[in-house]
Amino acid sequence: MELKVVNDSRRAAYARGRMADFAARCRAAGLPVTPQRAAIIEALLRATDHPRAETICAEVRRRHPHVSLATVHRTLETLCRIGEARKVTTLHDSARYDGNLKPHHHVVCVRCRRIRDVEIAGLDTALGGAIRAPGFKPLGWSLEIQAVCDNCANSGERAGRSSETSGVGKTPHN
Amino acid sequence: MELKVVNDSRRAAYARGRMADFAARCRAAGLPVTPQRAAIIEALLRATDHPRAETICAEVRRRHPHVSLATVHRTLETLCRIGEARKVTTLHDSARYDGNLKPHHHVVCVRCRRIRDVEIAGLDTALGGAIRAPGFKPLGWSLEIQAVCDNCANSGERAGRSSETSGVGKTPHN
DNA sequence: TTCTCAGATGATAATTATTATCGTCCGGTA
DNA sequence: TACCGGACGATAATAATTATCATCTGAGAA
Repeated sequence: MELKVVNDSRRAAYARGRMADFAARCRAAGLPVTPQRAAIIEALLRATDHPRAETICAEVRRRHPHVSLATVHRTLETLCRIGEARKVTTLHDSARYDGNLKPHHHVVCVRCRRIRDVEIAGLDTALGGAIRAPGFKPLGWSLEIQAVCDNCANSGERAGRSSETSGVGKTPHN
Repeated sequence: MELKVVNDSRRAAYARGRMADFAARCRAAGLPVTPQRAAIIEALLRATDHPRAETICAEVRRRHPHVSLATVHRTLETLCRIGEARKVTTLHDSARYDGNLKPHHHVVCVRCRRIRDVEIAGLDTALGGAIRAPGFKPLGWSLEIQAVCDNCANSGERAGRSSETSGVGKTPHN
């Protein structure tokens, strides 16, 4: 297993490609293409540091000074919903605590947010040998598995939270 | 690689063991043992679902109705600081967004919170084959590597945020 | 091009989680 | 038993996010 920090020049080419058909992908999702949306995805694609809503808002305001922070929050969620962006971390809206000190990982139900501990034999050993990130001194890691629990799968009801789909894709990701 | 959901009976035994020397571990850390602290760690160890501060507070209040929610927050952070508990997720206090849709993972600096994308060749393939959590239908996963970036390592200054140590251990964890 | 309307936006209020403040209380040692 | 530093409870303050609502606009239809 080999770890590689993603480099910036390839990112820029990727960003150009994404911008090229952003409007088409918006319309395909049934959403009007507004200048705000274009500016926000552009700022997000230009950034290399996984910015917060407020950072993006500041960036966008350099060209569109009237844009509201609420719009940036809304738009970022929208972009996540249609698969144009991802939210890093936080399926949870509040901190969760764990008394289990043994090395383990977590399965989180994306609907009810229930969390269960899991042990994955071999993973920590494999990662421990593999993780040497240039520019970083690794301290530890955590794997979160996003899933739907049987309870939620059976009761066909959907969660009220919009973030069910916003942090998670159908394919392994993040 | 084999995934195993941690079972409850073993957890109960583990919890009893932890409670047995909690007072000693507190004093070893230089902290007085208060009834609140004991009640809070007990509630945390009894819970199987990685509760939030408010949930623990409600549980604790069944026996100690006077306990303040602020105390629960403070105490949970304290427990994390001395290594008696862990915070699940959230090295971040606000949502971070990512425009990169290609499968990848993240390295996060525990001091400055900077995030970089990393690709770990082989990991997703290995996990994709391994993850079959009973009771859950997996959708995806995310690996977060906690680290100190070179910038922060050089400038010896410590982060103001208390959570540098609260979510991360010296050994691979979570 | 103009009309029309669902949905987007901006301004602002409200909500939620968490942390800070401060006066009082108490665990643990002398 | 007295003392002291830290912990506690009550409450205010802060920070991030979401809701509300009146207005505006993108984009398809006429």
